[in-house]
Amino acid sequence: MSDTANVVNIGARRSRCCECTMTSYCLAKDFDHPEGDGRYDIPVTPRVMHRGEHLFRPGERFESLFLVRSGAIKTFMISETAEEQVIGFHMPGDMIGFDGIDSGRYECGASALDTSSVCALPFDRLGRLCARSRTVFERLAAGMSRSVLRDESMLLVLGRKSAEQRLATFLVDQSARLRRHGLCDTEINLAMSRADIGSYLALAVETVSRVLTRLQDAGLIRVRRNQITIADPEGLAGVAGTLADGAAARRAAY
Amino acid sequence: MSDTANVVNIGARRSRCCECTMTSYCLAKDFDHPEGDGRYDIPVTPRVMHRGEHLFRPGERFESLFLVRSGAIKTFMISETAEEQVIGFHMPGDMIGFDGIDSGRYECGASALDTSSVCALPFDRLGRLCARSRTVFERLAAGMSRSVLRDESMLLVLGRKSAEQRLATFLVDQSARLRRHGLCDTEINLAMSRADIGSYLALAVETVSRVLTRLQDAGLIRVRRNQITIADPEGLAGVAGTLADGAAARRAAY
DNA sequence: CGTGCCATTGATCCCTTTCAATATTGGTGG
DNA sequence: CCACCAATATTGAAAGGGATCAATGGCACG
Repeated sequence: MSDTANVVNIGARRSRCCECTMTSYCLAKDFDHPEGDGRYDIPVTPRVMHRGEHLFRPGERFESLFLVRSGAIKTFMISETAEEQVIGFHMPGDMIGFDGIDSGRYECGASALDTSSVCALPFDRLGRLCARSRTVFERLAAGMSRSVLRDESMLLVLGRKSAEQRLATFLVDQSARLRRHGLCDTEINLAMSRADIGSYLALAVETVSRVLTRLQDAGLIRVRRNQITIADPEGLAGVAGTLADGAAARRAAY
Repeated sequence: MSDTANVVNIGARRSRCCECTMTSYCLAKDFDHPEGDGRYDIPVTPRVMHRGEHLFRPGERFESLFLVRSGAIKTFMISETAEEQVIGFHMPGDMIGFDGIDSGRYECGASALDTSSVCALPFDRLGRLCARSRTVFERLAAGMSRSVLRDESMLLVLGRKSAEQRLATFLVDQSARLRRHGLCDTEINLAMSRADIGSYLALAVETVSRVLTRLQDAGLIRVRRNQITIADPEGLAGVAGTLADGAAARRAAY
């Protein structure tokens, strides 16, 4: 490697990656041979992105998967009529870019909703590392699996839920993500615009606004611009259709 | 292995896998060490499934990915209200089951729309094989990538397209799949019911019917129960919004 | 303190859903 | 072979949920 100076090699510079909160998601190190010389480790340069900056654009040559370390990234596709469709919002721990592997081009674009930090994981190196480290392989597979599940859950949401249910589901989901990261799960700071939310949920911006105020009037949430407070988590989950009896219903169905 | 008699080991019984039309998708063989003793190859029992039979159900313990060899498989999720949402229709060459890797349980269910043949690929063995064979790893990654892309393309369809555009897109897509398999791309034999199509496209069954007849009246297709003939491929692509040129699309519209 | 973007609110319209009835198909058994 | 039945598909009429159009309000920025 030529520019090792600018590169944070995990084996070489522990300090940097020790501070990383993503250790349980990290894919850059040969965990199954930790005593190794680090020759197979992936040199990682956490890249800082600012609001609106593009990580990659649709059609661009695929080279790396990306792990979101902090901030918020949105992925989107461009329709034949040049309209943007938001595909997902990605939080720390999420991996993005899987859609580019097969065709060799990113089918989605990705841009920062907020100041964010991401790790690029060059796919060819990742492949070599996977061959050595079962742990890396499993983490990669798990990240990919979560990505698939997120997309498919959205298909279910768009297929079966009303505007109100979609918004409620969205908020419950955001809340759950915060909780998973050990943060307060009733104070949601939306990094994305109403337009992005609308696109994501297949609703008009106006509908997003209206439904948010409706949920507020129902006493379920409190809306202050991009700051959403969940006043009644159970009630909101009820509207979302996520309440406990759902699991029972699912089991009963088949 | 105890029941090797029932198992088709690729190394041992070439005949069977030589007949397989899926060789370019196959994941059961160590392609990078073809001269090997086959110890790492995955013993594959092509399983024949009949219409309506379930390959796996939502919540079931995840063990294997599946490669569709022939026929047609649908995947679906069950909502909290116990309604079925069709997630995808899967044709020969498609891999399914990725959503189960992370949680250890299939989140989707999968059932046969028609007499089908699938290969089960136990995931732990697949992992070991990937470590040895770059080719297998790449095929797995590609299959997973296609799966992600299919789901995300559907998000775009549901997010931005009208009922008419959705149906047209669906038919164009089916046609493209036939072509890819070297078959006639103007005669589509739908393996799935109108209800399945409706669920997949987030439309009511009645809307599917109505739009199909509307497309027929426009001279774009001919509908005979499950046999759809594409009379005007360009026109249909125009409605789908797949044509590069907006004017062509307008021309194609009634 | 404007200026411009983003969010909210209101009024109207329309595409799709829903409800209801009929038609067609495929399967079964007399 | 045909009658019958259940499942699936089609068609019609009416209603509704969300989209669209239009205008106002509010916040952040220079």
